Amino acid sequence: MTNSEAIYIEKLRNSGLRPTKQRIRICEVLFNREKTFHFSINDLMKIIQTKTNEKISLATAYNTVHAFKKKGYLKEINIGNEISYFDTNTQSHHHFYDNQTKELVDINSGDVEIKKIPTPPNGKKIIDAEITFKISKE
Amino acid sequence: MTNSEAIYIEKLRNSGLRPTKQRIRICEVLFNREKTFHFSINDLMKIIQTKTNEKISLATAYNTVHAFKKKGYLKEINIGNEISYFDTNTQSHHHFYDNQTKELVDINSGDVEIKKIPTPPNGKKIIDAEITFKISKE
DNA sequence: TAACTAGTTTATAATCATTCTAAACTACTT
DNA sequence: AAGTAGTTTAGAATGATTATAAACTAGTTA
Ligand SMILES: [Mn+2]
Ligand SMILES: [Mn+2]
Ligand SMILES: [Zn+2]
Ligand SMILES: [Zn+2]
Repeated sequence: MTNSEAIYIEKLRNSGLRPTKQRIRICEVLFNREKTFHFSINDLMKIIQTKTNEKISLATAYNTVHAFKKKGYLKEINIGNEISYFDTNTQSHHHFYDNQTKELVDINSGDVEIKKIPTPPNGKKIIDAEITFKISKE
Repeated sequence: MTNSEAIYIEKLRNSGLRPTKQRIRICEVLFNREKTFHFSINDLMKIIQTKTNEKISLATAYNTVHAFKKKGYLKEINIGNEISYFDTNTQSHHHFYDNQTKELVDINSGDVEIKKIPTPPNGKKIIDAEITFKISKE
């Protein structure tokens, strides 16, 4: 067992899931990366089918990803169109979003600062603030 | 013909649509307001069925709203879930979003300021920046 | 080992928002 | 009146997501 496989197994157990080969394959795609990974369920399915020759079912992909989201290992992002993206960067952070390519890119927290913060409606409090910078070809 | 009806007709004509009674009914719901209106297509359908007793077809609602969006009389907003919202405030602006009630509230431009703006990826330029402040019950 | 149990995978069906289609309808022009 | 272009509508199609239920797997107990 590789070192990272042990980490995957821990993530799965923490998420209330048994470490099966399908789920570990999903972990390999999602978490064996240096940089933030933004993906749709469809992206995930295609990568798995390309890398390994086996297929996993759509239901397993959805269930596993949602379990990770619930546990906080993934974040769901809804921007600019009708499908959900998931994000391996689970901290509150800002994005560049290219409407043409539908690509999301993380922005380093230090690179942005919100100066004035508005007063929320009565009886409400602000729990998060995220900026989307729409970008396009120069 | 009322004064605002003349404005609706102009908006429709500008959007390349003939002013029919169904479309004018849609305009009455959308544009006869002081404050910004955020709505889903389903909201629009329900309001029309409640106010007038007649029904208009889903297709007409979608088509008309999309024509207004294309012309710039409405803005489409995708936040936090699987359905589209439309916004009668077509300027670039920030929102409060209550995840429990699914409600959007506009933020006055003067109440927010972004201090540091990040450098976009190579060959790309920033065309818009919008902040979503997630809020919840205090 | 055999039986038992809880959890898992999968194909497929169901759901729901959105878009498409084609037929009936309307308004405007000749 | 006939012709035409545009419109409305019900219902079908699409596509992402969720639910279902039967077959499969792994871990536990006898
Ligand atoms: Mn989801
Ligand atoms: Mn749309
Ligand atoms: Zn991100
Ligand atoms: Zn708004």
